Amino acid sequence: MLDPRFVAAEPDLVKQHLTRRHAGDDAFASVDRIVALTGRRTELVTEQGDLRAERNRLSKEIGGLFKQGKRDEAEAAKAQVQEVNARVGVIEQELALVEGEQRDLAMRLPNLLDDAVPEGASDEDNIEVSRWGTPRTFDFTPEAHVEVGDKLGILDMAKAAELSGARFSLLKGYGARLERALINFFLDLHTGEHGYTELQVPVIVQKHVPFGTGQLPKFSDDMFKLEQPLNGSPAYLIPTAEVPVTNLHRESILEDGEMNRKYVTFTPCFRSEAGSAGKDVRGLMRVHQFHKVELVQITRPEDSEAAHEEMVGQAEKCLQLLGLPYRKMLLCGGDIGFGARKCYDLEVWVPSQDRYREISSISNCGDFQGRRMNTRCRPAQAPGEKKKAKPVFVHTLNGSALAVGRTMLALLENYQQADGSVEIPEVLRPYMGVDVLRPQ
RNA sequence: GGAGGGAUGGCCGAGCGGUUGAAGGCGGCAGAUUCGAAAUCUGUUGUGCGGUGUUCCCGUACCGGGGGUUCGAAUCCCCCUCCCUCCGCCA
Repeated sequence: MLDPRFVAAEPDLVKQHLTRRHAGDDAFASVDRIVALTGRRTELVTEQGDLRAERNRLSKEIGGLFKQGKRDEAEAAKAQVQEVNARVGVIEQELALVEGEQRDLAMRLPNLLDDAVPEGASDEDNIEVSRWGTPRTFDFTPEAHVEVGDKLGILDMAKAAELSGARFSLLKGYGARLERALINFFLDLHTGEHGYTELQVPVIVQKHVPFGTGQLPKFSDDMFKLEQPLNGSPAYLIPTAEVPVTNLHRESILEDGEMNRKYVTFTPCFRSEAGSAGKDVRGLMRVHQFHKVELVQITRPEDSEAAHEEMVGQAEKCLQLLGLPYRKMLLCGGDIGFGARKCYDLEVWVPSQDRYREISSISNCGDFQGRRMNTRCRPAQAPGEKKKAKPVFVHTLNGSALAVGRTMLALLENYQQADGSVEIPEVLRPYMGVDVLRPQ
């Protein structure tokens, strides 16, 4: 969330960013409304403080008067306090309304954009930063992963549909094992070489958690909501591990010595895919339930830029070790996510579609989520400074490294042979126990 | 599911209607001492909001969350959440 006071102070700047995002009219209207509400709030809070000071002064007096036995004077003062309280009550009511509306509006405004984010309305305007690897030239027509997997007997989309309908997958034998191999390979890489702490987290969370990361209140349709309340709260299946992991330090202040935090976790992810009807309906590309190994970093504000580049490199490392050709895209203002100030997508080569497709998205959210979650860190005390430095909101970053289902898709397609077999990349062989998968 | 006991500042822990934002201890920071360190002594040490104040000050709010009683609530009452112990149930 943006600081409402910042919105009130710099409405034109905020609107410039909304324009770059190609935001809707309602967002622009919200900015104007926040300016008005913030002004009113300041008036109310100031008056409330003065009145409370008056009440405290009188109450203290009353205590003294009673001790001195001056009952009449005490009663008079009581009446005076009651008048003050009546006025405080009115102010508090209005304040609650003003702050509630101000917060609701602010929660629906997207993050400001980094200067580096290019102009553009859709994914067609994203900028290609670099490419790695060369798409293989096939001396036969490469098949889509669904056919490849079917012939190997490791992927059964029909059975999945029988159980759960469209957009689900079912893996068998070496398919299930390949999924597990990828998960372990990614986790071992990030914990062993990239310095991340591995977590296992709940995948059902209470309402305040997706509020913290920004899925709520605006994108509730994208998540699966449980019918049964969870410990008294509405509950959701997580759409990404970003949601529980980024919220790990909500409502707390991290000392400088505890920074920066680097977490890696493997979770299932659940997405309703509302609004993507007809898109990528076949196979593993877009499903309601998939697995993902996710990197999350919680950093000092000054470190997030470097952390972002580091994370992209770590996700790229996964693709490089698997020998999958990819390109790195810098997302434009119209395509970037709600909470991100800057975002890279990695797109892997998909032979059957003859193009690159998203396999990882790595975002720097700046302090957008930190403010929503109230996660702060305290800068190191400068030598010679008497007082501790004021806490500041942390920066948060998240990125897939990688989405497991899409990685399997890419492997099956890029490593397929004319006879229908699929070669297993070197780095996965210890996890797989075989070098090649052959048709049954 | 049943019966109890808890939740206080970075941590431990007092307070149970009025100079209590909160004793005491630990930890942290600064100073003294030391060649340096340890030990010791002294001081200091929360966060948010607001202020025609800006290396500091003033006001206000915050003792799990919400509501209530009262002139005044960490303290009394109600509801909720979480944690602990015992019993039951399940694995």
